[in-house]
Amino acid sequence: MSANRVGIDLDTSLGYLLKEASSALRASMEAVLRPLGMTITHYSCLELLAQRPGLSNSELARGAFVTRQSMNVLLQALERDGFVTRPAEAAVGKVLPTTLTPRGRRSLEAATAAVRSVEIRMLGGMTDDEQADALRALRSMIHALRDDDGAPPSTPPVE
Amino acid sequence: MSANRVGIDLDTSLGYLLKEASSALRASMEAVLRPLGMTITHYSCLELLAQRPGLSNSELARGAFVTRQSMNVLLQALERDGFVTRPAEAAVGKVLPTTLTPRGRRSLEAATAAVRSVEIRMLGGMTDDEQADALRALRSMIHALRDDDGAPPSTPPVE
DNA sequence: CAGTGTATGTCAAACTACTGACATGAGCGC
DNA sequence: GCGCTCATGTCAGTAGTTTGACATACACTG
Repeated sequence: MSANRVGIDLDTSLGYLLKEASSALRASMEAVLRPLGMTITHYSCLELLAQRPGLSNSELARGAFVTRQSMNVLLQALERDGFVTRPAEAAVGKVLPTTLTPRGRRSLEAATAAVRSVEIRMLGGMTDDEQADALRALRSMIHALRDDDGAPPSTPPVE
Repeated sequence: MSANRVGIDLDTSLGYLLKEASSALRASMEAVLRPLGMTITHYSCLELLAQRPGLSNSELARGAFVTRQSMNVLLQALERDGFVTRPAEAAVGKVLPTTLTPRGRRSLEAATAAVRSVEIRMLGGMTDDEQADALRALRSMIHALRDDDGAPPSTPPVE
């Protein structure tokens, strides 16, 4: 029950709790998305496209927190199955803006309902104020971790 | 900036923010752990063992939020490299209690310092009250998502 | 204009963690 | 005791993601 002298106290560590919450959310989302034949990244991609049509592969990757290579293979599958469309050639640069097809939109609708139910359950025991506090706290953590990577001396950017 | 009518508003979605924060934390931890030749699961396993010596493979897996299969291959590597020890045969059931070796403890020390620096930076702009609020909020979300996985018998995916 | 730096799309290989499956052992009710 | 259930450790196979590498295209600076 009580913490040791050494190490980080897991019961009061925001980092550990954050990982635990994220893991629980991930498991719940996978559970409701699986019957629909979707993964979380799959759903995230569609949701991103619904809100910001025309997003590029790299932008989608950043929004879904995966590498652009991962998003690329996903996009190819989604295009092959008719959920999204991309122009064969870039109009201006190399960027290929992606848009949802009607089929993609329909597919997203069911997924959104499922995901919303998870979020509802997650927010179940929290007041609006608590939710606002949590939002603020998460934004603060995200901002604090942005850039300035861990080791100033010799840590070239990943990749 | 403003959300559409359809879908989930990403800018105010606790789920999305949670994923973003978790992703940022993961990246920062990987960055500081990489020079030490450790992965996050690797470190988590050692930290768990330092606080609760004798944990079994399955218990470690739950604590590190991976499957027991994943933890098993990690433990085999850690044992091979002399960071942990497990009895060759179970004393009572099938459970093999794992303990840190002196080498494992030394290795953990450096990692803990690195991880602590990340957590410090993450908590940088937050007051103690805000941290307490965040802790409460995360615990609430975790509790709400526990068990009752996505689809109870009487809740087929909506539509 | 050439040169540099940054960002993109894409291919390929390597890896990580997962799902599926099996045998074993403990706990429980009958 | 016997059968049932659950948890554990472990062995595969598999899906998703990452790292590595390359060619291309824009923006900036000299």
